[in-house]
Amino acid sequence: MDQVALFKALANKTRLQILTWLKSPEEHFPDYEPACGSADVGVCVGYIQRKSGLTQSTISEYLSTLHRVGLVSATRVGQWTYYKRNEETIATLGNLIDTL
Amino acid sequence: MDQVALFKALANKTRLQILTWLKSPEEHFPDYEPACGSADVGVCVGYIQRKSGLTQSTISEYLSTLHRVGLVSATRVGQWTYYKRNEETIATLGNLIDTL
DNA sequence: AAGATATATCGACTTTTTCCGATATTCCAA
DNA sequence: TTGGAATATCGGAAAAAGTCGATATATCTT
Repeated sequence: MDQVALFKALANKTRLQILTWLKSPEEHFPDYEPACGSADVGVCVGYIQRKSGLTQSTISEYLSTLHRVGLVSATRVGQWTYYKRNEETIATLGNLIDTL
Repeated sequence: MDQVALFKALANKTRLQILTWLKSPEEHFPDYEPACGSADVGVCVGYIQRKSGLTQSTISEYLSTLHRVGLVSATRVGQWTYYKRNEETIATLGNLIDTL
């Protein structure tokens, strides 16, 4: 777990927003609904992109940044990639701060 | 408290190191001793600079970055500026992560 | 197989960050 | 009050990050 990379990933307004949006998708994405029956696989790129106001390529890049450092997980289902928070890493990050 | 600025300040190897060095100065700075009698005002710039291996100007700048976001406090005593951790902000940061 | 849709990647450009050397400022001591 | 030591600030070169449009890839539908 690369601390600097983690903090870098968090050092951006939009990426921080994405993380909080993903905390309660029902609230932040109007037409959101858990895909694949009841399994909550996350939110697809398009929803996030439209809410952010940035371009598709930028958001795709940002999500891959968050994924690279483990802050979100990615699940490909058909033509969609669903991203959701990785609570484990986020919790670890909390501990990391304590040991700072 | 600007979250992005905080994470930016932490998104650098040297600045992170400084923060951990300041956690136990006795351990990290050979000739360290609390100044002003018993009051522990922190570590002066020169010590940190020499330990870091970077230039004086860079470290001065880094310390001011950490100070600007409240991660350290600065105390000028004569020609020295002593920096020490601001545990309050660091604790707040921990909570911030929880609400991420 | 072809077109449409969702996402990823590439190349380019701009802005920010990193880190330096040089210079300025502040304070102490002789 | 002048010189030296500690720190701060300024200006700049190089590297990294932000952001875009264009294009590639993967998948679904027909």
